Amino acid sequence: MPELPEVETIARGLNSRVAGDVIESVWLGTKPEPLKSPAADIVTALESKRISEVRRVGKHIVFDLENGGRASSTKKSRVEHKGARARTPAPTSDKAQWIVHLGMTGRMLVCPPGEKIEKHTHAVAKLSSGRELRFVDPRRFGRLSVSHRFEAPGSEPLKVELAGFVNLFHGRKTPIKSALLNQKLLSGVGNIYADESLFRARVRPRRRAASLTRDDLSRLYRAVREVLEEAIALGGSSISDYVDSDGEEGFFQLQHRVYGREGEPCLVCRTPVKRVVIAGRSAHYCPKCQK
DNA sequence: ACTATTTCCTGGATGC
DNA sequence: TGCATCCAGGAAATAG
Repeated sequence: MPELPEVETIARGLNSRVAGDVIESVWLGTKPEPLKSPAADIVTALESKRISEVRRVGKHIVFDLENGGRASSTKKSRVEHKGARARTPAPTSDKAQWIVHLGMTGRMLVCPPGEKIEKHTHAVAKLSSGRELRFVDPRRFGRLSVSHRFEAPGSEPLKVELAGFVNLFHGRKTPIKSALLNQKLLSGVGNIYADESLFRARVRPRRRAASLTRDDLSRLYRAVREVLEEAIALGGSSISDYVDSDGEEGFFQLQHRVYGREGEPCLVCRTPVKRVVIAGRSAHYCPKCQK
């Protein structure tokens, strides 16, 4: 359920709280681990690393790491001075990154020393400030991994230009709703924001992506950006107990026009909002406003 | 190369 | 109150 606006909010919160802190040690839960990288790789990539920045990429939280926790700093500065313009890509590209996907129910908590360990805690990173970063995820759809140059699988909805956006759907027979959810096309849009965007663009979710006119697509492009930007400004949507890294709720759920409003009157024309299932996902729309 | 369907997982809601 | 059943859904795996 955390989608782009929620992950953006969480990443910003984490960045303001733990950037500059150093990961001293890492504990990973056993049993079925929610890991995409081998546990040993994660531990070595994180331990003794300084968190330089926390940011969002698609629906992923990226912790950019750098050496600097221990005695490795002298070696690092030498490399940077000498090899900087030699022809190696860029010093940033080979720095480790900790990639966190929250799935449906994942949370990344910053805990003060001594806080009791919550049920479903799958990873704990002890920081030199004494605090702990904890990954808690009851439903286990979240994933942890390490990378060096992580990229979103598709386009960033807030960065892609109209022409690129239009191109994504060219020739696609899948319903536009499914296409919006496909992370390889657009990275970051999930069920709530897909439905809200389609409503604002007045496009039915079941329409084949390829059938959308230039005009449909340009309204959809604007709608996606508008919805995501408004949601970020309101701290995301708090449904089923979502809170950000500071425990604050978002308020975009109050702006939902169709999502979760099955049977309630459309805010534009009073026609009851319909809910259908498309590719196994619920889709909410106004049968009168959306064509 | 695509598209559609199934699977994973648990808490909360629903029904008897 | 208890117990079974269903549902939510992101993304990977599987099937067509």
